[in-house]
Amino acid sequence: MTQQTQRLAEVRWDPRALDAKWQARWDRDGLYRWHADGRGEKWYELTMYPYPSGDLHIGHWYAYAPYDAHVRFQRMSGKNVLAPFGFDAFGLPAENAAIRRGIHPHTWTMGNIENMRRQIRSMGCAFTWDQEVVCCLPEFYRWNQWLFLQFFKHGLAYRTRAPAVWCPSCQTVLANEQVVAGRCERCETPITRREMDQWFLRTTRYAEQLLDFSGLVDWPEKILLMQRNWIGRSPGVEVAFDISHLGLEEKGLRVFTTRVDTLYGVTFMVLAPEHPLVPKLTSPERRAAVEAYVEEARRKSDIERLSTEREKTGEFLGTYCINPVNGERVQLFTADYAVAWYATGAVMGVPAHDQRDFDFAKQYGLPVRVVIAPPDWKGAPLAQAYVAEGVHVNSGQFDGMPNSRGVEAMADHLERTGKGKRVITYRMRDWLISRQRYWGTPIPIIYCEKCGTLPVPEGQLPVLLPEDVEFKPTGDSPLARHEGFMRTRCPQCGGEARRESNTIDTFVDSSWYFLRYLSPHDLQHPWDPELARKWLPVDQYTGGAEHAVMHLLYARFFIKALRDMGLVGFGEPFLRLYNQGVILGEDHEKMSKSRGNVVAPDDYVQQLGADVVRCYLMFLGPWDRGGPWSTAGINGAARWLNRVWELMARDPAEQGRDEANPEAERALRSAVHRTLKKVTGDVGAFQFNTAIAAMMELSNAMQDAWEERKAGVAVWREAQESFLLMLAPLAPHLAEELWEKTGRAYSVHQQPWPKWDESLVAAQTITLVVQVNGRVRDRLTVPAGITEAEAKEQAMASANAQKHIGSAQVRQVVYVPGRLVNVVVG
RNA sequence: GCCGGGGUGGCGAAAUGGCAGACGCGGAGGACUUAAAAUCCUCAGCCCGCAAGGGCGUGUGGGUUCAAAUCCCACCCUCGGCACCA
Repeated sequence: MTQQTQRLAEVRWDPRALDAKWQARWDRDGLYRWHADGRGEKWYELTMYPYPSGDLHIGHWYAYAPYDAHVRFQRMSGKNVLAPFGFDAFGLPAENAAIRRGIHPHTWTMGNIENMRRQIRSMGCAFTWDQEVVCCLPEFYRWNQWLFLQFFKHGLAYRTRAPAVWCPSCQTVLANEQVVAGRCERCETPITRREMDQWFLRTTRYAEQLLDFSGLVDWPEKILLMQRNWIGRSPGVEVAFDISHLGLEEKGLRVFTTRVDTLYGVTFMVLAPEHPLVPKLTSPERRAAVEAYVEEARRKSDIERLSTEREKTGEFLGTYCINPVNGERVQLFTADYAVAWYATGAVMGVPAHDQRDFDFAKQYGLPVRVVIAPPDWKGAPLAQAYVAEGVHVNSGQFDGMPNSRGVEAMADHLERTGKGKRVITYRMRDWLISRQRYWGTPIPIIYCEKCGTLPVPEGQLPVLLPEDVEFKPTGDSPLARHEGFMRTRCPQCGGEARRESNTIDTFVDSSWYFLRYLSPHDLQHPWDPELARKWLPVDQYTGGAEHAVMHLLYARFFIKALRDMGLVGFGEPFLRLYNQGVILGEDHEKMSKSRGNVVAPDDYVQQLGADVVRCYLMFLGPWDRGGPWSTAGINGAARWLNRVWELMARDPAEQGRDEANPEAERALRSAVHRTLKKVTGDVGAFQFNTAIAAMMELSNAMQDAWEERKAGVAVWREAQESFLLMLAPLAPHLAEELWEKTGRAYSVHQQPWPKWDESLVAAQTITLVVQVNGRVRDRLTVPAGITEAEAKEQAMASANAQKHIGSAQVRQVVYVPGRLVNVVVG
């Protein structure tokens, strides 16, 4: 309920007229058009394209305004910049709108794009609009299909039946990455599982390469860590437990363990309820109980199943397997604490050395056998699993060995005897890309009864989305009910065939959209190979950290795969990454409609102009941390720009004196050059808040200098000019207007970024701090070039320092050049 | 539970071994005004003091150092990620 309690300040210019004037002019003059062969080092600076939800949120402003300032700064710094923009235009909300309100997804999406394009233009961003990409247009998605076929050809796209993650609300399967804490990432509905035929991309083949971040120039450590955790590399040993006595086709039950050293401690075996061997290994007398258990597990949501608080449950299968190291019979159980999708889906139960197994063993009265002795262990039963280091006991030939060596020794032994092998297991799964929805790229596959699964011939692309479709949510793709779409001819035998009815996950679009920006309307190639050679990879990428293991991981996978297919010449899509933080509501809470704390940027832009909103967002705190919106805060930005407006428009001749005061002039120039240095470093490093603070200090200093009337016209001009150049990336409209008003040649945005003079950066006098025993007792103004001896002498002579030194013995005098003298007494 | 970021005035924050609180918001007082708004000036971490000055102060407790918001150890809170991963 944080209604706008604060009144908005008034700005001294007409914000709507000023914004419109310059936006039209820049547009007309093609100021931000991309010249692929233009002068200057190429610089591809990309911001994550938005989903066209219909309205520009303050979060979009927070993502794009600082990004734009950085882009403009790079341009002024002499780089040849590509800064494209587009729309992630396929996806569920469009289809949901169609279901709810009967608007066609295409109509809804394109209308939203038009509106958002207008809103984004109102920010005054220097995007290269000519390169715009809209994913839902056939000119884009035909290449999605083409790329899918390349993956298919290279064995990187495949179809299989698997218990896929299902969102009952979105009525589609999801990728593992789209599940957050057992819920759909998009609508927070608890997910279930469904056995379905699905298309996958073989991301796991690249697991090892995706863990190699050496090709990146500058990514946040946090994102690397999240990707590392997601991939979840785990080296261990796969061991086969003999089941040949059961007379099945399968002779062994494979388990994966990272603790092969505990192999002698196995007292039971657990199979996930969905494990394919569960039915085969169940004895007739146990069948009813086991089937009931499996059925119950199937019904439970992942949230219920994965709760670690739950008591362990399971069912005895009535059969046994044989431990390969000691020949013991081991009881087989199914229990839902084993998950089917990880490793082999079966776990060896070592209750003495794994807490989960311990809990299960307690529950079912299974034996606990210690094989790694805790220090000073006398054979007493354990109260909980012992997971630390120790020495092997009850482990045959390995007794007496420290278990750290036992891990290697047993792995060697198993490999020698052919009963096991070292393997690396990954947590990451292959990427499930088929969706049972309409508003996406149709998967270009044809099913022929005679010829099987066939790719649509490239010459027949694109497979267009039919327009006349019924959008009822049924759990299957609306395309499946469109006979005109489904019915086709087999490209091989010419007989009747059916099309694939699923569409492609929109994260495929974003895995390569940055390549399409180079030549968005090219009908011959997905991207222009010449331009790609020159312009890729992306030099700087900015966007939210929420895409750490989805978009960013998929895109890295995609590019590595394209590289291996010979389609691109680089292996990492984004060299540098910067994640902006999240803008919160005025109440410091996450913005949401239900909290009523959502800030609508349009209102502020209308009243205060784009530049005020931009500057405030950059000033409110470090960009990567985000922070709460403040109406009072934005008034501060408006007031500052008001002062700037008035100060910069002044005619230096009005106050400039004929005989200027050299010291005052030097002080003003020094302030200007110090600010140039600071702002150059800060804006380059995305530290906009401190850059603006430094500019506020400079404008304050200039105001003081004006009142003192000691600086000459030339110095004053230099100060004004430098200020406006620094202001240009931050407040582009205002800077341009003032640049014009002060008689300078259009455009401020085409000026070179100003350089500072290092000799002017250094101050002439410094404040020397005098400490006694680390406490500040005096401050002296001394020449910057003061010698150590002089500094110490003056410090000792300070009356207040003397008072604290008194008659005590001076033990040490620490001198920090240019900063302080610390007299240590006592 | 594990991993990572963060904790500094009334608020957003700055300072990454050397003057804590730059810059801004909010606040108080003053100028201008018939008045208000806007604008400008002054004050402003807390405590004692008329002042000069002094004491205390960067989540908590300890440590290293001439000197710690900053480095080290332990803990608390908070935000994010992962979580029965064998």
